Amino acid sequence: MDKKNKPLSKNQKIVLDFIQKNKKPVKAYSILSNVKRKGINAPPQVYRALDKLIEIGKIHRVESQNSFVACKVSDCDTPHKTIFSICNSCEIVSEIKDPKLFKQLKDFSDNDGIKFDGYNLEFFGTCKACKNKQPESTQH
Amino acid sequence: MDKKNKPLSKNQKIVLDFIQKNKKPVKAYSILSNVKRKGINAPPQVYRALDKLIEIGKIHRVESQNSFVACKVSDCDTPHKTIFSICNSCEIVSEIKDPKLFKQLKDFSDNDGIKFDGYNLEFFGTCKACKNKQPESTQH
DNA sequence: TCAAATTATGTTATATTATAACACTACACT
DNA sequence: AGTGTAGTGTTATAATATAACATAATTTGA
Repeated sequence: MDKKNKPLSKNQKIVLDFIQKNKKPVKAYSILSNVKRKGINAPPQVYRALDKLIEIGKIHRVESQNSFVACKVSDCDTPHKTIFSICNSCEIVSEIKDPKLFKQLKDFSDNDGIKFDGYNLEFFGTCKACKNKQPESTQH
Repeated sequence: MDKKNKPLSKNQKIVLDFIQKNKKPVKAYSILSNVKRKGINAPPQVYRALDKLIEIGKIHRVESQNSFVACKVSDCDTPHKTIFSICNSCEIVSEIKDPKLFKQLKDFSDNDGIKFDGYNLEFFGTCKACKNKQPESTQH
């Protein structure tokens, strides 16, 4: 797949840069307002860049948040094969790299024997940092 | 958990009925337009019912589609523990019941030893029916 | 049993997320 | 040089979701 090695366009670079700078996933309109001074003026410009960056696997969409996060997995050569953990409290998202789980999802087939092209798995819980912050009695 | 046995309210019933009648997941505004004649007039009424139905596990949200589907798994007593397969072509969604995968996801913990409260897994592919319809050369 | 708390309803307005449509530009390729 | 593909810029609008407020129904427990 050599789409990955194609140089990014101007807008794609701007959007990717901004996403990579952020620890947490970012929203499309937050990207927009933050890159306005770089000459990106309107939603379609952002969404086009996002679509392409997702396609080439540089970023992922966090479905449950409508947000976007840079890919942290170096050999993640395909989009749509993603495993995230999401903290309900601080909303930090981490990409999980677990070879065993990865393999299992890749090889999974349903009752009809159908194998799948991709998957998205999102785990929800409370991250370590947030667990330490709040004594268990305070959890809502 | 006895929330499940609580009788549903009027609007909750109307919304659940409509979702259960549909084989495919339905969108919030499609629900709205279809239940207007039953006295539901505005989006908040639909979204409130949806929220509650999700909370008690009667329906699930299909994150990648912004759509809602009735729960098909009888012992699915908790929300947010869902596995779906989604056909890229016809968009039919099936809830997957695979005890092995289920257990694995339930027991999964990350590098920090954190266990999760819930998860959502969506597989993407082409369902059997759609595979039969289109000879492989025609696939886009 | 009745007052308080909780849950649900109805409504208007608005916020948030995403795409359609059209005109134009940059670049790759043979 | 001409044609195709990808990218850009712009306006408008579609689609999804929630805020905020007023009121009614229901549970519940002192």
